[in-house]
Amino acid sequence: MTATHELTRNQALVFNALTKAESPLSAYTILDRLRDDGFRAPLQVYRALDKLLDYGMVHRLESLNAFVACAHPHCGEHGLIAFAICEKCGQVSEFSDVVIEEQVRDWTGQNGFKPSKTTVEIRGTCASCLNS
Amino acid sequence: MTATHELTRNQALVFNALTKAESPLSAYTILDRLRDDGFRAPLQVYRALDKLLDYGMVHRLESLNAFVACAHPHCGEHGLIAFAICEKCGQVSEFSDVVIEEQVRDWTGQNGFKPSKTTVEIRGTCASCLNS
DNA sequence: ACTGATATGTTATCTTATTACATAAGTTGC
DNA sequence: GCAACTTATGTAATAAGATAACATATCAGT
Repeated sequence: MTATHELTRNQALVFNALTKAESPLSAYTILDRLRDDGFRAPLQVYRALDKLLDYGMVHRLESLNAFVACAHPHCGEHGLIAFAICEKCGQVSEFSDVVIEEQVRDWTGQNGFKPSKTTVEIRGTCASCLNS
Repeated sequence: MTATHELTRNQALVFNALTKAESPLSAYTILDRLRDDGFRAPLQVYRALDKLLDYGMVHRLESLNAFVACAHPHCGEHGLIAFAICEKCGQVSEFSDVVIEEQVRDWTGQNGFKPSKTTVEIRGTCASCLNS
């Protein structure tokens, strides 16, 4: 089962930019990096991002207004994903946590709340930045 | 033990606006609501919000770029707080969850990550909006 | 070729947040 | 009191993030 989507030119360019990047990129940073490829307007980036988010190939970091390529090799279905964001170096670690997921399901179940998307972001300082 | 802080005029006005509001407010909405009280520039709001966030009396909803007064009567120290945000009516429920908190502590401990702030936001549809 | 859906290009605009600089008000030590 | 310092304010300008509106193009199916 390959969850890979057929990407359009713009989507591929944006996805590529994110994959090559070491850390999250803002939409406008992506735009700047794709000027040479013919990108001229923010909307070109946002439209591509929308689709990539849809496909689950890219995540949005709400507390950063930035985007990262999904860390999973073949994206598609994964459960709740959490991010640890280093405020020093900008590095982001992505991990999925079934316990948190279940805890969220518990609360929403008990409160009759139908969840669509859950954001878990831990801001702080990563191990290597602490040793320096 | 009263964790209440002595608020300046601007801080009190902003806190009041948030307390009276039924749902989260953006900084610019707060600004508009405080025009009659002499507010003229966004910075007046942002500066007050910064302090109130510091004091823990106000929370920022990252996925909404908006702010709410803390639901706890005497704010100050509370553990991890999660938010359930209804995308239909805008209502926000605040709850604290020790299991998620512990799960976060587990991951950060094992990875040598020093957390400063953790965001948990569940977007979806609330019970009353589902019945209508 | 005709139709409908999806993707693109471009301009303008809106919303959110910060920088820079000037002024006022409160606190501490003398 | 007043000098030195810190904190709060006021105001203007601008940066950064996101969307609306409208025109054009590309592609699949019939």
